[in-house]
Amino acid sequence: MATRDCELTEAEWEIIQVVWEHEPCAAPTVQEELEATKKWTYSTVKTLMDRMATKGLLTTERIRNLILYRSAITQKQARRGEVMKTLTRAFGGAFTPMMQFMLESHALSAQELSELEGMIRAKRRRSRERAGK
Amino acid sequence: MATRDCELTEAEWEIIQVVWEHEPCAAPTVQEELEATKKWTYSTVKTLMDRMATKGLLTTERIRNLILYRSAITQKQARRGEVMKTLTRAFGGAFTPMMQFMLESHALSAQELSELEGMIRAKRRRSRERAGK
DNA sequence: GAGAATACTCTACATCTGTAGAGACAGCAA
DNA sequence: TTGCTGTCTCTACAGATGTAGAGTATTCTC
Repeated sequence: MATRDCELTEAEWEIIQVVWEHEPCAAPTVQEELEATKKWTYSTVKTLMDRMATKGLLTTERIRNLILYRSAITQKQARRGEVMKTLTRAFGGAFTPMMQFMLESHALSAQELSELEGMIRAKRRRSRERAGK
Repeated sequence: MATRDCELTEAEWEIIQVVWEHEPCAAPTVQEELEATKKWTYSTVKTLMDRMATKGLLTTERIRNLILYRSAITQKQARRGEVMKTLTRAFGGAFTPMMQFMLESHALSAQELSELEGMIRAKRRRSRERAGK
């Protein structure tokens, strides 16, 4: 998969989040959904969504007078883009230092720590399997 | 410490990186330092730095015809801001899921995995000490 | 079929970001 | 003192981003 490195702006994140959840959906739906948090008018939401479509972040399908939007990138891709950006900018691309920084700068419960250890063990197991089969 | 949540743009990261390394330093120094990677003219660098000073990211001290810049935020603060942004935007603020995502989406050597485990153990030890003394 | 409601299109505008030229000022060498 | 050289100041501009009003087209309802 050609993990096209996508960068979303703040507003775009808000919107695509809703789209992922309601896909396929129309602009008014998204606007209503966001009304509580952001105070965006219909116009604002629509403009943002159309720009996102132009950028290839959303796809559109017109049905009579209604335009249905779908996400053109997965949550995984978007998250990856975001993480990569931080990794690159703030840690010069060094993965372990970033992990370390995160561990050090967050208070974690004993349970969370165990969870993390579990993940690492799982990861190790998986890569052993892959290598040694 | 009032960890003011700072957000740097791409260009600002480039610049502050150099400032951290050469602090205190003048704009021409920064420009020369970046010449190889970015092809920015003196004007560009100076403008960026002055904007950063206005925003409170850098401080300035004038000595005759020379202006010395210093960082007004630490690398730690900047990194924290960056990580927080990703955490908030892309993971709704959920720490463990972000860690998990990072672990899963990166190939790590056995050694790196061990390092991570080491960090977690250290972290646990530290929090136990703090709690149980 | 006319009015109300819904959804869309077009245009606009302020601010931020990246980028830089032109000209002014200061300090040193000849 | 006259330039050269280094540094600064001021101004500008295009594109991205956030925000939205005004007007138009479509559809529903009576």
